[in-house]
Amino acid sequence: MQNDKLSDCLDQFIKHCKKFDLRITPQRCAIYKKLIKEENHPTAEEMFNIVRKEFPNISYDTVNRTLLTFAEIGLVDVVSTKGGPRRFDPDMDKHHHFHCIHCGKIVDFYSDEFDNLGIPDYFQDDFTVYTKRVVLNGLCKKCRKKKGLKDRNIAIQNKK
Amino acid sequence: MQNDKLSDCLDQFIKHCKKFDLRITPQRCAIYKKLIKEENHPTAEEMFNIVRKEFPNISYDTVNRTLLTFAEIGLVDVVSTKGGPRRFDPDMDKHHHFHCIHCGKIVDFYSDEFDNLGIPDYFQDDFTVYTKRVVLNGLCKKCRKKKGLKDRNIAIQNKK
DNA sequence: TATTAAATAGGATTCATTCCTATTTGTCAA
DNA sequence: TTGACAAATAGGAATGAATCCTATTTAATA
Repeated sequence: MQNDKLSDCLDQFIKHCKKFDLRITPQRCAIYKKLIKEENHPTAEEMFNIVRKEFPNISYDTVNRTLLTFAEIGLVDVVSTKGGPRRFDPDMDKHHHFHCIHCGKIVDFYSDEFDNLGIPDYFQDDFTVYTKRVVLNGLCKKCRKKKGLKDRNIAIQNKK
Repeated sequence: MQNDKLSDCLDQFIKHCKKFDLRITPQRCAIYKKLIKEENHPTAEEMFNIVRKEFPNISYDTVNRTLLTFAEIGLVDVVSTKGGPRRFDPDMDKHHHFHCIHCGKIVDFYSDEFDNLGIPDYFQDDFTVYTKRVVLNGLCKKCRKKKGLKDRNIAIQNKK
């Protein structure tokens, strides 16, 4: 990201915070700046380790709480996962997710067809739909190559 | 479920276990029988409380481990969620999910249009896709009605 | 610059999940 | 049908993630 693009982004961030009466603290700015550089849906702990490099005194709780606050005001998304720690997605544009069931990696992808899906009519009566996302599960290139994947390792992502 | 349907289901269950060299234990049978009656994507703990009524000595670990094993061999699904305890879905037919962002409820729904979505071509090269699911997020009827949604729904109330 | 409520640090607590190990049990072959 | 053996279990311990608690600090406002 270029410098002017980044400062645009930060201006937007500050506006967004003010709109929701959130104070502009150095911690929040640091977390946000680092987050938008991340491509891999980081966890709170990953963000903690990134941010503490420049902010040695920051606490894990602050990072986690701040990320949840960002999610509340619509600055980031919480990724849907099948267990494991919560992951945050700074990309708020329309996109969809592929989950590798072997290594747990989550890959973003874009599709006009998926974006344009209609919500079934009968749904509108009982539910108000804010977001819509297609989630694919399968194997990524790397994991597909691996030999000796037995069927039962399908759920390996749950193991340590 | 009728009795013959249930015993069909159990026959299938036993076959499925044998196919994966899993022993047919009373615990596994009890857990499976209860699980397929559940409509609400139960957690391991919920299943533990259901099963222990007829099986007072069963341990939480056995229930949890068994549910994960079922997921590994494709007898059940692990539901994708944005945090909270892991939830299991005994419905292996094609279906899609609505998540209420206020109360956390997950509602199944069916849609031919969603089932028939194609996977983008460029995807086939790099990924092997096993399952595809559309996930909607929003408010259920009950939550939509509620006044005074608290702080964490700030983002929802302010959306255009 | 003084006031005040919001936000933070850091430790404690809670909750969910996984691990450990002695014991039990399903399966299979004799 | 029985004996051997690996798989599975119970129950408690340990780990991991998220949240809570409280004294202290600080951003925003007048």
